[in-house]
Amino acid sequence: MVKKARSSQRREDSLSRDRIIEASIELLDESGEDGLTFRALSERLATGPGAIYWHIANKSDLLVAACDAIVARMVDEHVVGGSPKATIRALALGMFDAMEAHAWVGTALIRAAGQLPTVRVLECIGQQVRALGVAADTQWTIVSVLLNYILGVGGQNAANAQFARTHGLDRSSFLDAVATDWSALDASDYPFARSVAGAMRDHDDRVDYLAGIDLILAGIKGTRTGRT
Amino acid sequence: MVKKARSSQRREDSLSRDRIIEASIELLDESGEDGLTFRALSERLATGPGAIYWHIANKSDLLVAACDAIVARMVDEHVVGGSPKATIRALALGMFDAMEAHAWVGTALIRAAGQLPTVRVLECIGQQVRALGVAADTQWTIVSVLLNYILGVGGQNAANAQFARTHGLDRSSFLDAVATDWSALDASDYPFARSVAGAMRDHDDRVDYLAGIDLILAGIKGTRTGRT
DNA sequence: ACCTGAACACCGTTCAAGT
DNA sequence: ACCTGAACACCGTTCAAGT
Repeated sequence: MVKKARSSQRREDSLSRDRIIEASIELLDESGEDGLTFRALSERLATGPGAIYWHIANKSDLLVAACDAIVARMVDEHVVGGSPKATIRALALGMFDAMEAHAWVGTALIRAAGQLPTVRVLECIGQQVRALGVAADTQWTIVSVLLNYILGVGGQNAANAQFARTHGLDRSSFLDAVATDWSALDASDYPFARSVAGAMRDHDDRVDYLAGIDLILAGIKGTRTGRT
Repeated sequence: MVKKARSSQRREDSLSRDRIIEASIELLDESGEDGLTFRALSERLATGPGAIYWHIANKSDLLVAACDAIVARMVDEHVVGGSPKATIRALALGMFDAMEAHAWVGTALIRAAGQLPTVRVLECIGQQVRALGVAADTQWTIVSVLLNYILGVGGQNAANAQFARTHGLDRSSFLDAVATDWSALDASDYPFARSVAGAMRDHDDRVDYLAGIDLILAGIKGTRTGRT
């Protein structure tokens, strides 16, 4: 039996929580959530699986931390001032794009409910809703609708990306498969799903998503004017 | 070494897809998503792990099927006629309660994006939105906002339940822990999260959720009147 | 046609032992 | 203080063999 050569060179700098998170993000981007294993990770970091546990509590902790790194970066980039509604739109789009670039973030965020990554988004939305002059007792409802809508879309997109990856489909053939599925549903039980199936094939997720955000924003009755 | 006695009695009826799904739901309800393993399942069904694969493709298929059974039951019970808006509210509440009774459904539903269980909900909402006389080009947006909000809340609740289970917390001590976490955030960076932390302790999830549904419904401008 | 259960190729996590 | 890597207790899935 041939001993497999240890190809990876020794790491130069010492291990750190940040380096582990960075490597995790790379791994997740390249091969999805299943691709993140302590063995693959430790190989990439040229160390043993046990070493990682010195810096990180467990896999769930690692995923939340990776998720948080993405969200923190995104919030920094997209929240730069501007009207409250414009900021909310920018944040929502930033989330969408971040979740598209890192398909695993959608589901990871939902699993991290109430933890730092979701609180960052909640806080940002909350501050803008306040700035709109929304009555105190409805602030929470609006923030919650926005946040849950964003997370719902993100989670579903992530699931779709995961499905496409597993079945080796690109984006357009995936949408095609869904459209075909929906068209094959029983005509009298699923009239609505069948009627939207065709549009599925060449619709723009991002445009639809933004329309949803705008619909919610349009319902806000603030004391100050929220100009876009 | 003592050979462990095979305590479970032989099954009386033969295996079937339905019986497997029923047993899976029991297992999931009792011990969460981690509790569903092919070994635990086959033991409960008094058979071998391999037998299950005759009826079910894989674990992901099994989870979607279990999820679908819950959703299908719920839709049957809650969609009984009434005004479109009342029906949407009833469906939304039905989903909430189903996801509370079966905490694993929230995340499973999101992972099943575009598949039968989510299409059932989509279809139901879609038919009601149509009945409200909403313009054709905004139907999809409204349906999408409602569906994604429902799934977002469900997914987060499921994650919270999972977290509470893992850490051995009951509901009130879990909320307490979240409130404490949020209160400990930096005062200048997280004013909004801190301001809502206190209310966290004794708020009613279900009431907040319904307020969100009503907020979205209130924004609908149909040609026909949607009375509640 | 349907079921059995050993075997395969993995996992996350721990921990004695090293530096 | 930080790292090593073998070992433990699991997984999902397959498949020859049985009925």
